[in-house]
Amino acid sequence: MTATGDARRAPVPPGGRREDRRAQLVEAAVDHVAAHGIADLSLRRLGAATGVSHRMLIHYFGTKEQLLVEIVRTSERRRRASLSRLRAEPGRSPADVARLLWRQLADPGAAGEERLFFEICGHALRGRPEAAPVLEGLVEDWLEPLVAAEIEAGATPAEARNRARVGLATVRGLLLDLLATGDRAGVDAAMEEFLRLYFGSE
Amino acid sequence: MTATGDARRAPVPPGGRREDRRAQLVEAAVDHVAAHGIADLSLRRLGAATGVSHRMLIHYFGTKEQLLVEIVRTSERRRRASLSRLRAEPGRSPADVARLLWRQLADPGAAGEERLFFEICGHALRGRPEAAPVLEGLVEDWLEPLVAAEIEAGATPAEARNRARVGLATVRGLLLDLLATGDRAGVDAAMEEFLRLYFGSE
DNA sequence: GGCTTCATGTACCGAACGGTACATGGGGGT
DNA sequence: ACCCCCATGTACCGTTCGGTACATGAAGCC
Repeated sequence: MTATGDARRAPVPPGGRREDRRAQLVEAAVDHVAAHGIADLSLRRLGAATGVSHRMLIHYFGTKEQLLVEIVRTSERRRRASLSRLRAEPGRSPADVARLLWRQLADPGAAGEERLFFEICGHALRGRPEAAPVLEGLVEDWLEPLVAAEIEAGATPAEARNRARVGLATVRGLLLDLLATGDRAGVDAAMEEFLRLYFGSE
Repeated sequence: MTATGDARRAPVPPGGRREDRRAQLVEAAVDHVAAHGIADLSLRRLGAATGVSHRMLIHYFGTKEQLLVEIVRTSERRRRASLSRLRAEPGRSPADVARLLWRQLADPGAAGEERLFFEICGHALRGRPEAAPVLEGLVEDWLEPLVAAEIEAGATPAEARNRARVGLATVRGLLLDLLATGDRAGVDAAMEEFLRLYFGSE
């Protein structure tokens, strides 16, 4: 049976094309926003860029605000997916986890999404409700794999939490440095210096 | 002689009230933006908040874009002023400089300006020209006092630069953590942990 | 005292926006 | 074959925006 076979009485085919189309539109919207920013997004421009009329965006998302919610949520989901790559193998040393974290955040191909992350942070810090979910998991969610690696390496829970928080903060600060200056070599050198400080392997 | 006595032929009294009024308006604008954000600033709302008509903002700044330039510049100038407090005394240890840097950035009274900083960063990373000046000095300017303290403490120039870059990044990352979570105690603990790592005073 | 200059306000303009009303056309169910 | 549902488009509405035209009144200069 096809996915469209059993939709009859519900105004919205439950597992049908509508949700697919919605998901497809929001994916396109996240791409567009990662490339062009979220600050001055307009339904008309987004529609023109993705090949639909702005009317359809209203049709699928009800309101611009709800579309923004979906965009932020989807962008977050993408980040979670890359986060899950960090916590996969439990045998990793903290240094490995930190290097992995850095490598994936500093990847030039992800620069658009990282810029979007900082941009959404800026909006969230202003209390914009659609961006608020980013603040929730901003620290806790990313702390988890780092804390796990620290504890596995022998740290006490309190130590592990503080060390993980420092590591996350440093990686984020260096990421901002990288995005602002573009000085990949300089920032990489600083990251190596941090790893020496952090793990003591002089 | 008063400041208004000698303005005759120039369309703008050179040292006269016009520049004073301009400066006064831009200061009020920065305050307003630090409190309410820069993303959806409108001349009308800003005018209403500062007691002038939006017409006057155009009169003094020509265009909204130029007003934004002035706002960013003035906000930067305020940050420079607080930066200069860091590099005043040359006898400071790197730990002292780092603690001072942290204390002044994490001060709750400065939260509005710090939020504005991240917000402007987000715009600057998108290439908005009025925010671009922030990116210029984002790293270099703040590195200087840290590097100086490191060299004074005996580091080689290369070491000093890397260590300073790490310190600045960590402070910024923890600041974002603090603004997002509001967990002052937790972030302070992480900062102390970082200072232990950084300066080795176990 | 008359003239100019300038700060300031009111009223307006065109553009872009988010959102709505309505038309239309195609695909699936009976 | 008919019908209905729904995706999609076009045209429009009211609002807000940045920016402009013009009026007005006060202050300084001859």
